[in-house]
Amino acid sequence: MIRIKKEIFDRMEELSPSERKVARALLADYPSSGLGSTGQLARAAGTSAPTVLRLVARLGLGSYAEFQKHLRDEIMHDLNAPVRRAESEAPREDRTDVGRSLAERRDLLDRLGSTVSGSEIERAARLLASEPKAVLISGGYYSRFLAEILARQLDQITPNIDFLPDPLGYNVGKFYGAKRNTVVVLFDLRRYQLEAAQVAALAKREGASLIVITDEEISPIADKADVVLAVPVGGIPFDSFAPLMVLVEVLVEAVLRAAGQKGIDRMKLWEDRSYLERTPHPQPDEAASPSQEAS
Amino acid sequence: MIRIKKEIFDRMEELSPSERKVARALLADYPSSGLGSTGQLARAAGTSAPTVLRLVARLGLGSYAEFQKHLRDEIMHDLNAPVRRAESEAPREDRTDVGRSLAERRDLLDRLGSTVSGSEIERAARLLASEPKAVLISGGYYSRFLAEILARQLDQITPNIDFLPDPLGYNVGKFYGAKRNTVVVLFDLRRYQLEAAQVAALAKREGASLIVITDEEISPIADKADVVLAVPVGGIPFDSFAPLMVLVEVLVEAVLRAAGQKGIDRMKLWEDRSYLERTPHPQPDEAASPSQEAS
DNA sequence: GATGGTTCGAATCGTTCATAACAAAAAACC
DNA sequence: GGTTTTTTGTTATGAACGATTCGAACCATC
Repeated sequence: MIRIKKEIFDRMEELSPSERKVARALLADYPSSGLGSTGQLARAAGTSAPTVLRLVARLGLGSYAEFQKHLRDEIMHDLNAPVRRAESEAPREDRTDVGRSLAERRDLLDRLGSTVSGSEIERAARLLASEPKAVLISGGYYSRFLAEILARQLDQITPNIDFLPDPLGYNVGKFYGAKRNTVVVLFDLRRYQLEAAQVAALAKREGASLIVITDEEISPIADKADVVLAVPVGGIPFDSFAPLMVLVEVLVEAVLRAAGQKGIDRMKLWEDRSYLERTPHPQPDEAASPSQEAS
Repeated sequence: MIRIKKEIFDRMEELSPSERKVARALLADYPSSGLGSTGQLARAAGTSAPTVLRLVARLGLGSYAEFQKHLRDEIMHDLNAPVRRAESEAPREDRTDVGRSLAERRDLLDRLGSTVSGSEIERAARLLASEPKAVLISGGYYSRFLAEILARQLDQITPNIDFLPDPLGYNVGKFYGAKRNTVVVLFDLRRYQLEAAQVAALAKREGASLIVITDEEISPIADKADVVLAVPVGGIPFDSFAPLMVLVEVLVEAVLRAAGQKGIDRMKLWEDRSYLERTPHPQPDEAASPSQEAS
């Protein structure tokens, strides 16, 4: 039995950019978005119907009808899985409030595995580990914290990392400095900020590569992005940052792998320095750019 | 949410003979047979397309498209049900590097449920929701970010929240200000900083309640704490903040519940203000203390 | 065996569909 | 820098679609 989802995951690499957009749209609302017409899926992905068909063809399916047939088989199979039967018909064990909050976030994390494909993370990691002239990282009101954590951790692996607290304000010069060979990482979550769109436009205009980290219903700026990493955020009653946090960490580890020995060397350097600096007076606070120790 | 399957079961009686044939065909190969065209379903049922449409109309749906929409919602709901653990869905065994990083964090989260008890979180939440004169929140080099996220979110629920970037420096006055009825939240993770011990000692000397958030092998300052929330951090090859992030979110939700209507009112106030402030100029950046919108 | 009320499918209409062919645009290559 | 190759949206077309209409078939009751 062909598993469409797995197939898409595995072959994400060999897809063309527009085909990837379709793949992302499909995974973001899987499998529902694949059950409509080619036009609907194309619209959701921001491309055209023929592109959808080209994706289908690349998966080895001869027609859209065949694609949908496989999809439906997959649904039938998953829905009738014996495990599911037992659990879905038995009433969910009632839990405490805390237990429920916790379980909900664990579920989000499970879903993270299927909304963002490993190869996309790898692609982002390769971009970041290629020692670009500059890596600019920025985020929104809350996501800026995640952005900053990413910046600090990346800084330990590879040079030229910059966290921009105010990308359109006093930080704007960074974009004009290094033209090519710049990578911009942008966090843009629900309640998408117009600012993010401006930053994205600016980045692309200057020829930078753009990595966008967004939630499932995918930020409007995702079109412009070279890599889109979509995470589930839940939203009942609040959005959760847990999957985002995990994505950041997974990405960092992937970058470390991609950077190889260079990254390890830099990290060691880091540790030495940190010990030297820590003993005198513990942590005199610091500005935007990352510096010393851990915890 | 309308459950097509249940609806059909319940109303089987009031259907006409041909409609019943359609219903049977649908249930026999559910939900797959409903995802095709009216003609296909009609053929499977041995009737005609109009009969299918009449059945749909009798279920109270205005069109076949609407019928399929409900079907797909149902599929989405069932497929994303929080059961999907032991099941085939995701690339389980393919053990890529990314997959492994991810799985490891999910395991950490599973462990979180057993390292920190719900009642401890509730106790911390009650403390924080009791409207103390001051709530002082601080953290280490990395954990400060989590501390700040906690501060911002708590600030939306209950007043008098303060994030202290430098608790022993220029922020130290906060500890001397309000004597009793102060709650101090301290993040202290592996490579425990001596600073944290000093802050803890100071806090207790001034009679404040102390909540310590630490990792499993428990910070030396935990002795002094009124509530200790211990999270697993993993540490292979790096510590993960994901469980910490989750703990923060779960704690915030618990505080919201404990604060009751007051908390909700304050949150609403917040939203209103945020909309007022957001429209003029989008986020001119800000200092440490929490202010307006989201994302 | 006529009557009124359902039930049902053939025929039909306008729309949307999947798909192939094509051309513009972008990327990659030498 | 120019040329191939790839990518991608537009257009065209015939088939299939959902939905409606309408008359035939059926069933009960008198």
